Amino acid sequence: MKPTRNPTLEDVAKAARVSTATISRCINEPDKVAFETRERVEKVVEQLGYMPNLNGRALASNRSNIVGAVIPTMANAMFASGLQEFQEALSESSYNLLVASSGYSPDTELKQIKSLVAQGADGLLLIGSSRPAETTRFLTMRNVPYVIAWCYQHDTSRYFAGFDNTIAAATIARAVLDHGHKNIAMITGYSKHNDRSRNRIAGVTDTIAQHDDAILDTVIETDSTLDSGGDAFESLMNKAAEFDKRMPSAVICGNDVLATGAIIRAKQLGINIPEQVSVTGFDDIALAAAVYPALTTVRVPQLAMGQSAAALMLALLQNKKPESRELQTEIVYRDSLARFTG
Amino acid sequence: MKPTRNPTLEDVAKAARVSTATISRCINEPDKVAFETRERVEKVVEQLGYMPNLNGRALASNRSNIVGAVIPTMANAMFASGLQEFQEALSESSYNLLVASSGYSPDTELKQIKSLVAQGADGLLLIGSSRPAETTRFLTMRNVPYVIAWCYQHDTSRYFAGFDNTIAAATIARAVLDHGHKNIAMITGYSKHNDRSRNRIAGVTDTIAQHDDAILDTVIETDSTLDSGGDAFESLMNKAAEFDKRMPSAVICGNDVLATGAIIRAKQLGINIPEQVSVTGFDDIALAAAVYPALTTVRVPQLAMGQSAAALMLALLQNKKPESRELQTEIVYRDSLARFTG
DNA sequence: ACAAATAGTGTAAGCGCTTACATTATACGA
DNA sequence: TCGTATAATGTAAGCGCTTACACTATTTGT
Repeated sequence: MKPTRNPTLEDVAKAARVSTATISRCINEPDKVAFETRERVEKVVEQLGYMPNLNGRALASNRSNIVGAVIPTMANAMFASGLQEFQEALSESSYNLLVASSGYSPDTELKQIKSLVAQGADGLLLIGSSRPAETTRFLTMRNVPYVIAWCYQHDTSRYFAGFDNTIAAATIARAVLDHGHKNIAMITGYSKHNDRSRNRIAGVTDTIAQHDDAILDTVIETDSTLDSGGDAFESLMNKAAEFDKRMPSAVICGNDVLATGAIIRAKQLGINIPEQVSVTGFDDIALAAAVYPALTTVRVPQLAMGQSAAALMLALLQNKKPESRELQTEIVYRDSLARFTG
Repeated sequence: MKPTRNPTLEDVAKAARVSTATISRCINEPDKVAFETRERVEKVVEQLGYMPNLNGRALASNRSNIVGAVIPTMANAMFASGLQEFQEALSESSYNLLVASSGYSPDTELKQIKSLVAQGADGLLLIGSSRPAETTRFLTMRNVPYVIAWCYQHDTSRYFAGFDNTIAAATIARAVLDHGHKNIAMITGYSKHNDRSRNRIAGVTDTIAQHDDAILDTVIETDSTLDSGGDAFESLMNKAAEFDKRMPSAVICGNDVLATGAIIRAKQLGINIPEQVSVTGFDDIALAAAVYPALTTVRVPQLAMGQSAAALMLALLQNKKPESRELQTEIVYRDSLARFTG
């Protein structure tokens, strides 16, 4: 029960009367060891409670069994649930997951990437495809395998596990148009350093532009929090009142958090969703089903994405050249989108 | 731009015409190096893009700069947001966070703990205070510093960053009683391997027991998912109908996910919350404010808990003997709890 | 029956760092 | 002026593992 020095390979070797090389083989390539020897070694390992020191292994073999992930934030259920799947899948192949967050800042992202690489991560999970040249340079210089999640591109030089944000956004925009809305607004996360936001905006903008008598009146960019979503929604309503023009009859939100924030605020403002204003979301996290009226939103296959990313990662780490995985999104119709009855 | 072998201490040493020891000092104890030398070294480091290999460091110094966390699941926003804070705080002190999940299983938890320890974690963040003897034994044998979050005990031999689940649960039970409810039910996560669930049940049970004319009719244990919460709620309603007895007028839920699931299902069943049945939650995650009617729940200081846990952890790792932090909860009154009007 | 392949094991050189200890140069006090 | 404390740096031994290579004892093919 007393804390003792952890047993090392050498301790095991001594106790089993073989060389350290044999012990190492027992653990890493058991078939190369005679059955009898292996049994003896295993008994000693058991008895001593030996566990290999992975730092030593990493140093010697130049593989750490660690995968790093740099995500914007775990506070968004979107990323948290994908990461959960990713971690579980990796764990099955006895990889450990080092998690860092960027808070949507490219500088922080680079810092965290460096930190994870220094820590010896064998591979990295990154969110989104666009990053500063400096970051890309670092990645290629250090030759770090990485997979990109939450977006998809036809680019065989990188590995994606995600979906096409532009198309998905276009689809929901089309759904809104199909419900007869002409005067539409959008609330979204900041697009500056965020290709997902950018593409979602593009998808919506282009789709509405193609429609002759509909307009995308305003696009507000803000933080992805409930409160910011509410504030944006409120300012949208105020602006309409102030300039004495028609309120947008539909607000397309770049994610469910913003949409939920908007709906909560609408309730406080006494605005009826969807009778007066329709609201749509994006992601389909738990919030979408819980808020009232429940969100019509784009379902993003978060779990599948986490799993695909893990599968890609594992393949990459075995030096295979896997194919990127394009996942599909679909619209989940609930109650927050209604037909426009102007 | 070509991937090159990563520069090592030795490369830097050679280029700066000093010994590796000096480089190491420049990085770890800069004041012990003459100003001129330091400048020269820093220039070379910059130029070569040198980053210390943390595996080498870990092996030599027996400190990894890694903290491990084993939580039930990141899919519950409760843990995800706490973990996010924890990670940020650690990152500021240049610690990296290794994340593993147990899925509420003690066996998996032990497996993950072992894995993180093998990986060289300097310390561990664990959720909840009760675990199998085998796990505790492992922890003390290996002498791993760990801090326990999400609960609190007066036990100076361990380090807690959390709150008293029993008291918090008692408080919400009292609030329900104060609203005149006599016939109460409870839906909670499984208590078997989960001291938080157990204590919350105890807090509710004892409080109601002290009240002469109120009864805790049923306690249902289930998974902490929206659907399970809904199912449990529905079975509660059915049972009442089947045995031709009064429906409970209030359902106390062990967490917000269950409570939200219950409310969503109630809506589908045509049961009015809170007019017919009051529902309370526990945790105060985003869902609680989004669901309609909004949840009256126990606010758990998730962010503060993550920060406190990090502060504790950092202190521990510097061999200080920090004090556990007991955090306070409070009831957030929203709309899902109403006065009983039998 | 003999060369050659094969299986099982050992030897020992690192992997990239840290750090106790040794060494040298410089400043200080009396 | 000399002895000693102090500052700056170097030397080299590991930390716990993997793995190329060497070695021996069997097996196999002919």
